[in-house]
Amino acid sequence: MIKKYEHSSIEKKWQKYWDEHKTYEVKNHEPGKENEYVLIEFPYPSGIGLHLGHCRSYTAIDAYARKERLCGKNVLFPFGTDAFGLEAERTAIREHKMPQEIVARNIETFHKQLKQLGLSFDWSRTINSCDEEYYKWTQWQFIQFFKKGLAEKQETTVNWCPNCGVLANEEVENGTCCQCHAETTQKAKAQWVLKMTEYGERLADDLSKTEYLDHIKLSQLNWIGKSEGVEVDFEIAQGGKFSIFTTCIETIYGITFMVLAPENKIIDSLKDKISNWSEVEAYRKETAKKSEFDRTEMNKEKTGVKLEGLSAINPVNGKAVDIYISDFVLAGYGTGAVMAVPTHDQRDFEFADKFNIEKIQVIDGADVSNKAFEKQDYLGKGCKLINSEEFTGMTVEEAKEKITEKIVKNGVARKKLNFKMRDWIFSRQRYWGEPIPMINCPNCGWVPEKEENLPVRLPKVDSYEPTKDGESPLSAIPAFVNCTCPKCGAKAKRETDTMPGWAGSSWYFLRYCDPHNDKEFVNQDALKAWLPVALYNGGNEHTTRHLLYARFWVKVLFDLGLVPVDEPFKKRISQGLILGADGKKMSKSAGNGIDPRIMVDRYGADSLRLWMSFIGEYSEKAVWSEEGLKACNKLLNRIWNLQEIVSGTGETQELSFIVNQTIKKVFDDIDATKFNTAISAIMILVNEIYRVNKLTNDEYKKLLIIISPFAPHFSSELMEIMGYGKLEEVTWPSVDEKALVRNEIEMPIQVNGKVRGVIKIPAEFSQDEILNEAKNYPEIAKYLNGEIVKVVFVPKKIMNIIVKA
RNA sequence: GCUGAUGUGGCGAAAUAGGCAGACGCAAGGGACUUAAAAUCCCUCGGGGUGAAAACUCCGUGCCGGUUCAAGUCCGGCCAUCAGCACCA
Repeated sequence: MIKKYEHSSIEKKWQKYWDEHKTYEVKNHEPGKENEYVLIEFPYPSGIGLHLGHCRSYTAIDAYARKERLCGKNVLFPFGTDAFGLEAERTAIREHKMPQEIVARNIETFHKQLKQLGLSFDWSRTINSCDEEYYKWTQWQFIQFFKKGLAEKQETTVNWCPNCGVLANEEVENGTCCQCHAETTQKAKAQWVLKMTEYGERLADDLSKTEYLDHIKLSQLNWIGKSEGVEVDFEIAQGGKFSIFTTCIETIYGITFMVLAPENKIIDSLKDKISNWSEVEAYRKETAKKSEFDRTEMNKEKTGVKLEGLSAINPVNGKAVDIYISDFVLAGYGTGAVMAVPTHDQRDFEFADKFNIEKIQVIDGADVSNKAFEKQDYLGKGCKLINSEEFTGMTVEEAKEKITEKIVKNGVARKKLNFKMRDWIFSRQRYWGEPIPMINCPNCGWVPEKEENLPVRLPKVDSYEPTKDGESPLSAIPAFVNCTCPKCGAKAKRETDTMPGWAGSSWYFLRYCDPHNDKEFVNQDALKAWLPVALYNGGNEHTTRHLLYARFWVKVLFDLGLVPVDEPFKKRISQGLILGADGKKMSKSAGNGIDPRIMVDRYGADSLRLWMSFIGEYSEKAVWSEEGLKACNKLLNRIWNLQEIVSGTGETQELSFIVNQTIKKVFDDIDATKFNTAISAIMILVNEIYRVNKLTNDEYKKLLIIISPFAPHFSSELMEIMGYGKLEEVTWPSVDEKALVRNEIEMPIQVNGKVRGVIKIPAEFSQDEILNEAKNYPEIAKYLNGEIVKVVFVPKKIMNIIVKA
């Protein structure tokens, strides 16, 4: 009589064993083994601890890592926490504690809970972005960025949240703060920026070097928003000039007015020549007050003011047109000025209607009296130009080239790339972040702190709440602010802004390669051993924030010769959300949340691990069901109970094919992150074993190995009971290709496209032999009354007989 | 508005390269075991029609059309849901 499957004691036993034996610690070099880096985003350690979403991604990626190890790879699978940032600070303020305390407490909870899931992390490499030994190197890298000219303090308009201060564009959602959802406004402020736009083209183009999921690539491309066009200079008849950016140079003869962004500085220099200045000034003030949201709201009526007394000269035909300012032109994109062609741009069309401006059609092929004939409708359709002097009659594509050629030659234009993506605003007026290691000297300007003095420590303070005036809380600490210039020794002031939450997460995956190095940020040999990351899993919400920042960061380090690769992640995948049993997002208020710890208590970590993989396609959302978890527990019990029938060695003839087929399928599916079908294949095998009711020790061992990535405690225990050795000493079972070759196959036979029967035939049967055999099956033969006009035969798949009555 | 994804039984879902649609699992129904329940094991399970039954037959992957011997899969046009972007010149 066998023992009952008791998940609780088994799981505790093996977790202790793995901990004590440091089973999953990994060296940078292991003779005879190929290295592979498997990575999952390091989480923010929230006080609530693990939720089901963590369970899904962590256990699935753990299964992948475990399978790779079984296949003989030396696998780096590390864990860390990202504890700097607004979320931690806000929790601390709410609980009236120091962020340091909260973070230490939460990390401990996280580690404990993760170990209860049996995850095979290398715990010796654990890092934490708010540790001094870590952020010292974040600061050091910032200094390298500064020296390279990629970090700069700029006076810019920034997104301003009344609670959180400065936000990057990536942190603003629909005009609200992505953290606290307060409405954001625009504010002028001096900020550190990292010049990410200089890398725009490479960030866009190098996506082709990666194997990210298509929708991830697309989102990134969309965000980067690369567009190719022409920058053209326009003389102002009354003196001065300005430039515009356009992607539709073919419409240049259709210009009937020009529009400047209200913030455009050129307007100030033309003040004397503008006769309605007070009106202009009023409009500019009104625009400045508007939040980003108001300003970008769609379908809003166009507004603007004409700059009376000014006109711009179209360089292709010398035509003078009026100049307007309007808030639909954004100061931060292109040159902050546009040429307006109301016949071929809908915004210009609406503006022209409002201000009664003439419209000249320059591309033939549609009626423009009610709406504009826009580029998405005319490009690639062979449309021809009209009203365009010597370019009339050319196709749009031809004209694009020729017009550009002409005006570039005349020195009034140049080809240009533009990006929707902006530079990365890198300052936050917050306490809980890495201090920016810069010093402002009255003689030398901005000077980096000496590298040997790093880290610039975040001072321990009593009060760290954000200030009312929006300045960093650090600015109120004279001992922190006052310092001497590292260059000339003069009295100087330290920068009091801190880095954004995204700083530490932009390079943590590099540090895992060499986490305890106190001489350099990471040793080059360690980086070469592991990079690039083979598989990187993380949330969809990071596609345009963290993922873009990390790619940028690594490209800069690559250019500095500090990392061996210019793309850090080969493959990127994302897990789908786990919804509550009611199909809604799990939340406290909906009361549909599931505590994974309770599920682990009830059914065991192995059952939960299986269910998180079996619940559905990994990247799709899935609906929680405890019944499904029970089914996975049942599978483990069924496998456990197989002990009773196991006997002998070698292979069971009836099982030979399916055992080998399953080994292959589970391997392929885990490789392709199709965990759900891997588990269903195992279920099919187990069902078949029950049907045959025979199993050898060799086969049982293979079954335990292939399910071990999903149920590692369970497999370890059974391997021990059966005397099969330790899990970490075995390898993935090899597939006996001979067993997969079948002598006899089943072939569906169609008559006129409908399946009429399935016949058993030797695999090597020819088309004629199969046709003759099929005629012996009455259920098929009865449809063959008539002339056989055609036979379609796909070897080993199907035969279709076409009969004419 | 633009871009992308998705749409398959009562439910979660499978279907490598156009080749037996619904694997696997849940729920449901029936049976075995049991004093009983739980657990376990076995069977049935897309819809309509004919039939006592076995069986036979037609329909069926959001809708309409096309290509093909053959379409969940490819093409064209719609509809719905979700997500991202949102005056980007």
